[in-house]
Formats: sequence, C-alpha cells, structure tokens
Amino acid sequence: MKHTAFRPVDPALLAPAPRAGVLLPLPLAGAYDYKLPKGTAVQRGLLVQAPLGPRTTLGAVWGEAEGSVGDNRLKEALPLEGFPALPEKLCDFIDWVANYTLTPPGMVLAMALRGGKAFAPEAMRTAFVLGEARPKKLTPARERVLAVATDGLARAVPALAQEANVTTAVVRGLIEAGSLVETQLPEFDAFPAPDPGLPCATLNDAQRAAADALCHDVRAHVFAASLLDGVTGSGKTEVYFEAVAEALRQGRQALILLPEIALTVQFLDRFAVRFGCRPAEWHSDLSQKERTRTYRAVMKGEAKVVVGARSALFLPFRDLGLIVVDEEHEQAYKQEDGAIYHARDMAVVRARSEGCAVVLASATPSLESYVNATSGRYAHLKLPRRHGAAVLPEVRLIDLRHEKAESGTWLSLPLRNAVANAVASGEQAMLFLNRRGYAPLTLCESCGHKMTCRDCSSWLVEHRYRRRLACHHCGYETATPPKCPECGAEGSLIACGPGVERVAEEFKALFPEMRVAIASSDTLHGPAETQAAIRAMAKREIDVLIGTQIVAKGHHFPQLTLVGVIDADLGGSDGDLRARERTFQLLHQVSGRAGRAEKPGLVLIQTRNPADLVMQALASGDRDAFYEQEKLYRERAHAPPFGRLAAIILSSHDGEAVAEAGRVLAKAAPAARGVTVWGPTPAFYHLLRGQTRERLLVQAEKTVDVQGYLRAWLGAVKLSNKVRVTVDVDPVSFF
DNA sequence: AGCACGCCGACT
DNA sequence: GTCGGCGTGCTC
Repeated sequence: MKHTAFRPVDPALLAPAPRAGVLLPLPLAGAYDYKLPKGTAVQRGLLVQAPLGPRTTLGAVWGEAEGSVGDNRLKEALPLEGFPALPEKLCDFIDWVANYTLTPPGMVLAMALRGGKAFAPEAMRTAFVLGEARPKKLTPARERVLAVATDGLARAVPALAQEANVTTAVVRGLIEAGSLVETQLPEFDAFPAPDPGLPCATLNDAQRAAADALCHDVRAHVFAASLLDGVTGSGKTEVYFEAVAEALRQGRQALILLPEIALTVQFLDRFAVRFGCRPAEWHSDLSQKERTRTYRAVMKGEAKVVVGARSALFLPFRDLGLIVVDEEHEQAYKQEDGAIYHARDMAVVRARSEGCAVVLASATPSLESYVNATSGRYAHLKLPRRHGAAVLPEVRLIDLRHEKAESGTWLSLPLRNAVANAVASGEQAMLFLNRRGYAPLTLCESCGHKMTCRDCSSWLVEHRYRRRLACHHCGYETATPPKCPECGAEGSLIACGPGVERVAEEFKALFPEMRVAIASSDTLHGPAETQAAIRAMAKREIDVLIGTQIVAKGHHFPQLTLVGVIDADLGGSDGDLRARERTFQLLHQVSGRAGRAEKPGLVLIQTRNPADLVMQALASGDRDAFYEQEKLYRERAHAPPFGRLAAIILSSHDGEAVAEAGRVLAKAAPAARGVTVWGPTPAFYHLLRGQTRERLLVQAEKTVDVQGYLRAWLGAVKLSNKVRVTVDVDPVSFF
C-alpha cells in the first residue's frame, strides 16, 4: 500500500455510494432503489437518468432507498446535469394526488414530466451579428444587410436575408468576408414579462373589494381559497387579473386554469390588453416545440403567467403565488381517462402544497364550492351586478303541458311569437337545444326495433343532412337503412324526438324569410368556423341562431335579446346526482346570452315541469334558493359534499368475465362502519366501444378513509386479468 | 410503458 | 420444419 498524495480527501468519496428510492414515470407500485454516483447530494426531486431493463428512463429521487432489493442488484442512476430538481412542493403534490386518486405515483409523476424534449440538452440556434471586417466590395445588397445588422440583434441567416430583401447568398458572402460573425442564441426566445403596472380596467365597488381581498391573500404568502361568485357579465376576469398583477409584483408565478373549450384567442388577447403581452399557454394540442419551450420556461421561473387546461396543474412552477380556476363548475375539469382526477379540487390541493392563494370563479358554482364558501371554508367574494348598463334578463316559463303542440313539433306558439317580435324589431334570437343531429332515436314503426350502436348500448342519432346514423359515444356510423334491419319492413323507420337540425327544419318552415344558422359541433368544424359563425351573428348577418351548448358560453351579441330553450327537461333527474345542478348551470348560462348590452333580454324556457325548483329558480332569478334546496337534498342523501363517493368500474371485452369479477368483488367488500357498497350494476352505457362495463359504488360518511378502505378491499381480491379495474374517487358522471 | 419470453397457426 | 400472433410478466 502506498500514499499517492498528501491531501485531505473529500469524505463523500470515502463514503459508500449513496442509495435512493427513485420514482419512474411508469405505472409501478412505488419507487425503485438505485445507487447514485459517489458524492451526489441526494435530494428529493433530483432528476436522474435511470437504467431500467434494456433501456434508460427519466426519473426523480423520491426518498430513502427501501432496501428490499440487494445492493448487488442495484443499478446506478445518473443525475441530470443542468436541470433543477423538481420542487419539493411538487413532489408532495404528486404523492398526494396519487394517494387520493389511487393512481400509481409514477403515473402522476409522468404527468408532471410531460415537457416534450425539455430534458434533452438545449439545442442552440446559430445566429449572426456585425463583425469587425469590412467587405472588400460593398454592393447595395450587402449595404442593406449591414444596415439591418447595425442594431446589434443576432439573427439567423434567413431572417437577415428577408429583412434586407436579399438572397441568402449575399448574407453568406458577408459571413465569408468576416463582416458578419457567428454567435449562439438560446434555442427559444424568452417569454415576455407581463407588466402588472399597466392601467387596469375601472372596477366597481364590489369588484374593487373582491380584488383587494385577493391581492391581500396573494401578499400573505399562505394558502387561502376564495370563491369568486359573480353573475354573468359582472367582470370576474378583471377582478382576478388584479390578483395576477399582485403575484407579478411579488415576483411570483401565476396559473390560470380554463376549461378546455374556453382556451380561446379572445382570452389571450384580453390578457394582453391588461398585461402588455400574451401569457404562456399550456394545453393538449401544443406542438412538441411549444411544449418544450413553455415547460422549460416554467421550470426556470421565466414564464410568469401560464394559462392552461387542467394538465397545467402538474407543471414544475418554481414559485407559484396564485392559482385561478375559471368557470370552476365546468365538468371539463374532471379528467376521466388515465389518471382520474378533478382539476378544480386538485388546484386547491396544489395551492395548499405551495402555500399560495387559489381563486375559484363562476356565476354558477358547483354545489361543493358553494357549500365551502357559505360555510366559511373559502372566502365568499360576491359580484352581484352586471358591469355597466346591462341588466339581467327576464325569464319566463312555457308550460308544455298546456301548449297543445302537434306531435313532431317543438316550437310552442308563445315562443314562435316572441321570435317573430324580436326579429321584427331588428333584434336577434337564439334557440337552444343540447342535442346534436336531427333526432336522438330512430324507431321501427312496425316492430318497435330501436336503432342502437354496434359497440355501445346507446341509441344512434340521426344526422339527416348526411343521411347517416351516428353513435355519439364512439365513432360508429352507418348509412340510414331504407328498411328495418330487424323485421325488414320498408320505410318503417321513424325519427323520434328533436335535435337542433330538426328544430331548424321546423323553424325554417314557419319563417322561411328569416336567416337561420345551426351551431353545433357537426356544423362548425373547429375554432375557425366557430369564430366565423360568432362574427356573422355579431354582425347581424343571422337573425336566429339554433345551437347546442357550443353557443351557451362567453359571447357578447349586443342585438341578441331573446333566448328560447326548446326542452329544459333534458338530462332530467334520472339517478344522476348532479343532473339537476348541471341543468341549472347550463340553462342559467344560456339565459345569460340574452340582453347583454343596453336592451333588456327575455328568456323563454319550455318545460313540462314548471313547478320544479330548477325552473322556479331560473324564473325568479333566486339562484340561492336552488342551491339551498339542493344542499338540503344532498345532506339528507349523505351525498357529496356531505358524504363521499367512489366508483369502481370493471371493463373487458369479455362480458362474462366482467360479470364474474363484479360478483367476486362485491362478495369481498369488507364490512366497515359508515360504508355502503352498491352494485355491481351494469354501467349506464353497459357497452361502450365494445367493452362491457359494470360499476360498484362506495358510499361513505365524510369521516371515513375511503382510500384506505378501497386499498384494503382491492388488495385482497384477485380478479381475472382480462378485467380492467378503474377507480374513480369523487365521480361526477355516471356513465 | 417497453421489451422479452413463450406457446400455438400459416408460410418459405 | 420456421416466422410471428399477442398473452403474461418483469424492470431496482
């Protein structure tokens, strides 16, 4: 043995290689143990490149090595150079979500790592700036290039050529001559910084008070939740923009969540008016490059404000000061495939983990949020008035039981008259029916056969102008058959019930002179066409718009004074816990389209249940009467938010295996205080995309550890592995 | 999630 | 006789 150097040795190098539990973005039960290079500062969230079988994957140090796998079998994970560790608060959030939703933690980590190529080494862009050397020959083209370059900005060759109006050959020549020299630019342009100092909109007293309360919460740097409860058109956005401005003044980041459908250019432009630039965006149809750019900028803290869909909740913000959930009642916040979670609820959890403010905004809050606000768990910030001169529309009910309409017609006399009056006075009308296509059911007159989907247990919807029957749950379509496929009777198939196309047909027959447009996802393909239709309506090129919920939200039509609801009883109260709430929210929202400028609006609602509290609350404008009643109803039923629900969905192509699994599972349900297990019952759409589905429902008292119960239960049974088991904690839909 | 291993049908 | 279908199981 010899001493090669007389120098103190770093003790970290003498110590054995550190070990750690590393979470991988895969559906594994937990973290895997890895060795780390000697001297690694082991830190939760540290990003590593981990060998796994024949390949290597990104992972994150999650905690202590768990030790059940022998040291000799541990592979070495290498820390990712040049990237900050995932923030510890994000790691905690990931664990919380995984635990709450019974999703493998690795799958939740995977959602937080969906940053495109953000973890690949940054590719630099080659650009050119003015060099020392003058070219030997100074042509006019060369002069123009040099003139463009005098501002000192680095440009790529094509940009230089284009700005100077020369070909790239000229630029190449100057590079050759040394008049332009190469420099490296970051892969992406930096995000512009939104400026909180620009003038904000004039706020009325209620808005000012709400904005002040939110700004106070942002400054306090601790968790605080608020419900921003403002009637349609009361200026909620302006209010939470002030809270965003406060977060910016504190040098922190802000996240604004919008339901997928609401991610519009208008919103981004509105933001730009207040803050001087557009925010960063995050949603499912970003390109790989945009994704990478935004993810990196969020991670480094350079993107200050992100506007995004629910998946933005898992971004690695460095210093989050505020989360806004706009239109918090929207069902689009519920993620139904892959990891099943409710983004509104998880936003509150993330805010708690970050120690920051969270604002839920809506004109028709979810009952959950309403209860949280009225009970004092959330601050309740109310905006009771519409902004400016606009007043709330008058709502009248039309009792369809007394309006003896011919069968096969859907427009009552009072509604027809009201539309005629409105259009005669130079105003516009909108007819709302939340049903696409021509007719929701096609029936054989002679044998009673109903046309249903090949792969689902749903009716096929007739789309008459395409002469096809379509399933609205999967992609299945078929030409409308000339005779009944069951009994073979010719011309016996009849359309039952209305869709927007059929209402439009009836309307056009009554008022052939009026300009009518149908707005549904079948007639408007994509945002561009929707925009065009909205513009046509705003420019009064259309008298009457007949549409599905696509027309329900967010557009200002100054000349629109009449809204007619064709069938308010759709979606009814058939078993779904939230059906009434949704009906109320949707009809309230549709009503809000009427009379948004100086002219007062009128809403006519056709219903067979005018005495129902949903209809009464809409007619009287007493929203809270409905909420209080609904609250009472849920309280008595021990339904959310007064009790807890979790659904277990069993699915397989093998129907018998599903039925068997349902029986086995139900039998194995542990008895527990305050827990009732219902089912198995066939799911509402028993067959969906060729899969047979059964549901079990766990109903529990508020105090019960539902996750613990489910884990114990599901952990103890072995089901056929043909059957997929999905757990939906806090289900919102019962399909 | 990948990727290998493994056991039964139609091809050079 | 092989090539290959995708069911099952493992990866620290």
